Amino acid sequence: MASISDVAKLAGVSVTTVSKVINNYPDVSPKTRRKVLNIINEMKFQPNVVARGLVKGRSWSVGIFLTSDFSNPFVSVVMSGLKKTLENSGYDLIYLSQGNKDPQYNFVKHCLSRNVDGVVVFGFTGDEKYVRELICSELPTVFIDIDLYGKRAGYITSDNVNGIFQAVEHLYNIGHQKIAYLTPKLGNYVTKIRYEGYVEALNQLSLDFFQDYISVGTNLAFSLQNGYELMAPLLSLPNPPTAVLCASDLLAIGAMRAMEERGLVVPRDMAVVGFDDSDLCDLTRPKLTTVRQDIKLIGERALGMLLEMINDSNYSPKHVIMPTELIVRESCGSNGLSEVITPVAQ
Amino acid sequence: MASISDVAKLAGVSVTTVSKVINNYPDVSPKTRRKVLNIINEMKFQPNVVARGLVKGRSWSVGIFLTSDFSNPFVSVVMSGLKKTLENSGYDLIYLSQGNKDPQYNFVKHCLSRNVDGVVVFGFTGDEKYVRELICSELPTVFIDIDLYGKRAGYITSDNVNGIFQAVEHLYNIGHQKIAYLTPKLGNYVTKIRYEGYVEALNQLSLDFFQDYISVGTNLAFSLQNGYELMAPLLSLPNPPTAVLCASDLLAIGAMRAMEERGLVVPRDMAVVGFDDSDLCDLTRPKLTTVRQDIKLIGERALGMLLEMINDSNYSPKHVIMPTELIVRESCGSNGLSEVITPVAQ
DNA sequence: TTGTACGCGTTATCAT
DNA sequence: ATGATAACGCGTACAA
Repeated sequence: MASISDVAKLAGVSVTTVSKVINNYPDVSPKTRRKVLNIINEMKFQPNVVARGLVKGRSWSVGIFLTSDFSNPFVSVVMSGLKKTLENSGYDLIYLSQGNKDPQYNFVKHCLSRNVDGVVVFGFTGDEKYVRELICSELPTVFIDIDLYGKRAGYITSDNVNGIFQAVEHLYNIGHQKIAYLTPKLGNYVTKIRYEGYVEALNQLSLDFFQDYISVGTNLAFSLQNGYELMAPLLSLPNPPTAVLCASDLLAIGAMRAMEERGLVVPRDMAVVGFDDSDLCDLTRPKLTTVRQDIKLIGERALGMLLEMINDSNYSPKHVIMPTELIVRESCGSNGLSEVITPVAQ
Repeated sequence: MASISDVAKLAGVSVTTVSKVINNYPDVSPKTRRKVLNIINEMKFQPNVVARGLVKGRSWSVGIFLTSDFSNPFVSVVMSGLKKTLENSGYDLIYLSQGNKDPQYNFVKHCLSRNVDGVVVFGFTGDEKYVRELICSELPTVFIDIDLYGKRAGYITSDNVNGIFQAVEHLYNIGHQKIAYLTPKLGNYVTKIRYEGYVEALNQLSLDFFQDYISVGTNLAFSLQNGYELMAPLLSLPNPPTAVLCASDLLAIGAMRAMEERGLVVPRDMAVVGFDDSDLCDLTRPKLTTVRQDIKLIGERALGMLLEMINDSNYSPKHVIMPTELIVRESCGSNGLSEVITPVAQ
């Protein structure tokens, strides 16, 4: 592509003058400006972002540090939110490929080497090592669903505790006392805080806590497979629960499949609540009652916060908690008590 | 971060020598090499990719041109494939934010301005304008699901025609003669080729073609909503079809919902086939029979081909067609004819 | 108002 | 074996 000096030559001015035109400096005569602008259009010149970044020490790009796969529904919706804020921001989004074969590989170095202006961190398997380094590096950072922060690092997450509380309360209100909880391994912020929310909710409602009603996975995946496997032990209990609260929709759907195979009918035999309010909730039969969190909005806000941090070195990073909301569908009995009281075979 | 000249000073050598060490030039004495290497480790120096890119004229990054949203299931699985090939390749992936507010915006210029080494194009709303420009620019390009190519542009897609043929043949084999086809607007390569496959399959099986059995959308979305809406006219037909082949799983699920609302039972009253073999196929009741395409593998191969093109300026771009396969589940009657005949309670 | 000179961090060429 | 110098494309203090 044509470079700035090509333009300068053709316009019969210096490179400096062209640069001034590009960057809207006032000290250029209207006449020269017009001339240069014409040449620029003629040659279809566009300044090279890379070279520009080299001299200014920034790259107009933000990195993403992704600790799970793009195909994960949470991840892909976050991406979609990032994309929305990105439009017309002048920034591009760069996915830094992890060189996981190389023992020397270091994510923070990778960011610095690319002059990335900031980083958004998300995905469910938090990599503590890089995360700490990111905070120390003072590279502007926003964490999604990780409650870490620093001088140049903020975070954003949903109001998990309140969401879980609403779910437990709903189950309680329609008559359930034996409410189980199904979760992946308690290995990151989200799994832990939701679990704590569950325990606290039982407490506030003066419900008994039974260790047997907690089914905890051995890995961090909020997956259907995990839900299916984690449901089995609950169903084999001598005194099984009447309701299951799941830490994600996929877990709930997996759990429902396990019930289905045992011949249990939801919600007649067991009430089920999910978490996320993904598109899937409308697809299951019965439709899944769930705690809604606005993942796309989280993505939008995360990048918004990051761009603010980048553009204002005095910006003090926020800790944002987004509201959650119980969405009642059919999996607890469509309209509450009447349906659930009807007793329960097996 | 420390720069190459910092290292040079501390090591008491010239910048040139440090550069030679970094790039494994042979003309450096073992002694100096060791010394420099030590300093590099000590200072945690890492060469700046941007500066390096400026002089080498490349960026070790590939752009993606995405014509739909990240949350689209096809897109997110392609991304996951790209990610897999990316690991340890030394390349990063950059999403170029479309400046769609700016009438001057031009994607190809954007790529050149970022020194992007190549581009992968995917998503269902092909933007013809940039696509043509990409081909002319001779920037290495791989199209996914768009049958365009050039001197430096190849494409990769599934064997849509054969996939559709298998589906129609299956329906035919289990006794169906009245097979409808449900598709979004015939506005891009995939929708068109699948439709053609359908017509051709009818032909080969000597089945009659009825215009009424084709339900075509007004937009390009392979969405559940579209499936739901496009099914209605088919159900109102005086002589309705006995089977519906849908251009995607989501369309099929939407169609099934429309049937459900009319009180029809799948597969007793209507056989349904989808396309994609997404995770959803196992979630629906009955489980969805579908044409499988390996989207993740398509993503992997697409980037693989692109990297080959980038690294070999003589590489002649390929046109890759990936195999498809019919996955029989329950939505046509689980084991063919017998089941379809045996009526099914509830 | 315009242009010269230097620097951003790196690599390539060519002396030494 | 080592290093001085120019170059990649651009921005900017300063001089003219």
